[in-house]
Amino acid sequence: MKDGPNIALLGSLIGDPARANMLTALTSGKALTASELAGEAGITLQTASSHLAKLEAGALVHRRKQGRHHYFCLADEEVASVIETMMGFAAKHGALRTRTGPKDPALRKARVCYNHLAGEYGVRMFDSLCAQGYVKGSAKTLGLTGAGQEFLAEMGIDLQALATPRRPLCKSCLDWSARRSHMAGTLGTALLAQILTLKWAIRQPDSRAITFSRTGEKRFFEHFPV
Amino acid sequence: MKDGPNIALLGSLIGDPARANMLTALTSGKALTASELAGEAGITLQTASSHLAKLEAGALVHRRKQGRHHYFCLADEEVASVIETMMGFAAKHGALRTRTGPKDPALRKARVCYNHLAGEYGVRMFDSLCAQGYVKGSAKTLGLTGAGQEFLAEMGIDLQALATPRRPLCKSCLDWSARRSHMAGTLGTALLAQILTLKWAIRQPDSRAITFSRTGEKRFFEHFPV
DNA sequence: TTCATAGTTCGATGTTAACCGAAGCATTAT
DNA sequence: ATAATGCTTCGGTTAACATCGAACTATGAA
Repeated sequence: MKDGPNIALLGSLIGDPARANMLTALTSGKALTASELAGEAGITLQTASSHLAKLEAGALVHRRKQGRHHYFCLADEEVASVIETMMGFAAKHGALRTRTGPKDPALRKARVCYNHLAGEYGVRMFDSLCAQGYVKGSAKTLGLTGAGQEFLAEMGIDLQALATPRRPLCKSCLDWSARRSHMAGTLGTALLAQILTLKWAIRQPDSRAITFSRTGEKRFFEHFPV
Repeated sequence: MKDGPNIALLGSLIGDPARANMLTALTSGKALTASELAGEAGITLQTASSHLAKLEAGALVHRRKQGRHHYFCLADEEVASVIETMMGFAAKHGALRTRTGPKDPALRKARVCYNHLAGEYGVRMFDSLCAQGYVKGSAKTLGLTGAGQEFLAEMGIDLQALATPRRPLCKSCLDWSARRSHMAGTLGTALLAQILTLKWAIRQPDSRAITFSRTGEKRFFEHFPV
């Protein structure tokens, strides 16, 4: 018989400050080396190695060896979803202890969540896609409509290339700042990529923040009205 | 160090097996007393009190005093959402991990939960009652069928005596082993009492463990096939 | 009042796990 | 080859915390 819910195990993995810092650093979607993650968490390399082994065993992160470097990233979007959901709760209740640096407003506005767009803009995009009838269905059964396919093609997104059997095309992800859903899945990834390709916005280095240009913001609002 | 977002704190709260068991028990939505939660987690009341104080301080549960009872429930929907998300992930990556402290294997097998049978045997009994069509309905509307009444009478349980207006006759109780229910309510109480009366099993003194005799186990399996 | 039940608090104990120094691999550079 | 870098593993120490017994508070019942 199974023991208590493995949710305890998952919780304890996230429950360590060092590991939590690593995981939040990885929500940027970038692959980071063990040394970089050790720096993020403020611990030595040996300790980080131990933590990363545990995170890997717990299927929270994925390791990719390249030469003498070990690159880590979040295992999948579900992990990102768990982290985001927890950050949502933590941000709401721990308002006292959350350091509100200058970065925060920008992050709330638009940021990378794993590999798709989150924040106010992410929520707006998701809502707009729903309101215009481009995507339909509930959280579980989210699908693209005919009009949606047309819309995306017009935006320059190649839907054929997105047809992976493994990852779902459409998926919603709960946002921590807005407590609303935003678009994840391969479509979410493709949309963010296209936004960056079209130079509507650029990604800030060393941050999860996404900053829109004047004209880029205008285009974005045109494409995704509320 | 920058103590990261309180996601670590949240994780560590959920990360303890006892607390995780309590939280999953509360996902049923029902308000449970400290004693009931202690029984579910397989710990003493003192320990449970300590855990519940921490969960309350962390805004994960809400306490409502009523007379000499303290009723606990999840603080809000967001907490339930966090738990659900984590359970979703944990379920997918099944039992691939070493979990901490089985505490007492005997407790896992069969134990008293408040006043009814829990553990493997409790789950089996509940499943069997459902499979044989003796009880029907969902978690909210759980009722005894005609065949069920007959079955219980044959076991020597006096249904008339159980007709209390105060407590529900049938009630399911979420087990440690997340997601599986066992029989609670007055019927659950009566069933355990009868098992002890028939000497199928005895209750260990100073413990919540229930130990079945060889023949008692046989009878139990006959009455409650899977 | 006296007793019983439900829960909290305190103190002591035992287990766990995070942490880092040092040594051991593995890969790349010189 | 030899050195240097990136990471892992081993060992021992330290700090945190889950656990339970015992004592205490509070509400309800006899």
